[in-house]
Amino acid sequence: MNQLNILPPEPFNEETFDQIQQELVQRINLQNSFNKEDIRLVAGVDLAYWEEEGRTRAVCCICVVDYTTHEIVETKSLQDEIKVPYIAGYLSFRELPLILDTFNQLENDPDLVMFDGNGYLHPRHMGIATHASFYLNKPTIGIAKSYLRIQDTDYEMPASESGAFTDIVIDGEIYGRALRTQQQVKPIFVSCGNGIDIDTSTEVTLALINKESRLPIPVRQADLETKKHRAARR
DNA sequence: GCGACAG
DNA sequence: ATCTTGTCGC
Repeated sequence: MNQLNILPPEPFNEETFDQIQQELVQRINLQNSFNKEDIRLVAGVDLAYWEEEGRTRAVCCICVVDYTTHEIVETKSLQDEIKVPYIAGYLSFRELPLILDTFNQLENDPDLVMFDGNGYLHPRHMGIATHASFYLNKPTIGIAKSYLRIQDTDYEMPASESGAFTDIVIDGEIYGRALRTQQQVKPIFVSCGNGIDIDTSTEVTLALINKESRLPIPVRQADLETKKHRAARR
């Protein structure tokens, strides 16, 4: 039902996708729409896929974590068939319908949402974290495990200590950061989703890191949950 | 034809 | 994202 609001009429192609995003990109807010002291619950979102009877299915898991104690407050999962193909640069159209339906199942109201993928660090500043924010009406952060090269711009490797980062600057603008969350472990790519600035995005991400992973706890937890559900699917 | 390509 | 063997490390 949410898909009717997020997806353009078929057939799906880059032109119709672009038309929707060009409207939203003008509304991006790269400043905090909240007070840092008020952050209590942070949600992490991830999906896992598989093939079933020639169809692509996926499960979306959202984990809500207490920002200060890191306790897992809630986990919700929902699965469905995925009909939108993956097109690099248009990930949000493929994953948002299921994400929005899953989000509506939450009993808690997170203050912030973290995504597995980019936000502002995107050729059109419309990575999934940014795009999703307009439907969730929540500040969002993009967390990508690999680098999406934009305009032939490579990133500078940050120093090997945890907390070290390098800005990814294109045309004098900070698109995102390569952030080292664990010493001697490859960096992750953090960017603003919407309603948050890059320094706060970095700060929140680092505050949710533990020894178990280079990914912040909400996203890591959602990733684990998603694979658990796929293994037990049916 | 070849390389790129978040998830 | 998923597939997939071995291998190194706690």
